[in-house]
Amino acid sequence: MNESEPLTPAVFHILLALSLKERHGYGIIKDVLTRTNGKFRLGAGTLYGSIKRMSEAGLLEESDQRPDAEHDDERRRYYCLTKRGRDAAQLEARRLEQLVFDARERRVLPVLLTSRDLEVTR
Amino acid sequence: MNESEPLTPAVFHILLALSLKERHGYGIIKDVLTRTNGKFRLGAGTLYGSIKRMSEAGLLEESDQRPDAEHDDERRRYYCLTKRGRDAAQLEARRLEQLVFDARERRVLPVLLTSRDLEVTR
DNA sequence: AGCTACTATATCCGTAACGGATATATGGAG
DNA sequence: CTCCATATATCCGTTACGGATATAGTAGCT
Repeated sequence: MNESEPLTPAVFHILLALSLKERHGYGIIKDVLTRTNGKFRLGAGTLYGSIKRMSEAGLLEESDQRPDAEHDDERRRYYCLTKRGRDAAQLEARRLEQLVFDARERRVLPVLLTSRDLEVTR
Repeated sequence: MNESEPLTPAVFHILLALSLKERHGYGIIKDVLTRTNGKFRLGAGTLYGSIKRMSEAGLLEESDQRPDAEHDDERRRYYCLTKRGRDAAQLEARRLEQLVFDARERRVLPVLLTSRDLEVTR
């Protein structure tokens, strides 16, 4: 988990899940599942293994903040992003963005229409 | 290498390398290296292993087309994308695009300005 | 009471992918 | 002559993945 190295899809999904608010492990799995419309299923083994590695790499840390007792579940362990984790997510997102740009340039994806192009057809 | 499953970064890079024209193995490594400004180094073990798997999955095939004898090197083995390979690349590119969209939505990347937003500031 | 399903964390372990090292060989630069 | 680049290919140690399993509490159904 060297910094500046590309992240694995699992790790990036976890970072995305924690980007809005802190979540517990099972909550991360559910968030990824709903955000991807059930397409990306984060396995339990992958999740807890990744959390451990990401924690060691300083991408996330356990949070002591807990929801009010009524909505809480004492079994839960909450995690939140560190500055480092947020930076890693941003860097990875830019990498992916560049990859999509390259795909477009090579006609793997259709080219984007710009407002100037639209002007012509009007 | 199930279809509809996400592709590994290495496989997607290889598909991108072959999207414009057929290339030989070493040429793929060089193309990925130059396109990513030296950031993504495709190892030889990864390349030839991936080519084998991708060939079995029908994503690419060996090409019998060779450049004119003067620019050729008899050791080379050229590969080109199949329809299946092109489709897989497009599908993966859309997946990555969605991921970047999600990252923007979660403020991991700054939001994009639209032409309407620009109109206001003018 | 018994069963199933969901929530929740955690580990185990087989499989797949990765990637540096190595082997082999040719050609050009210093 | 040595080093580096080109070119393919395999070997093999390390890592990541992910389904299975264990444990355990809660909720709903019959």
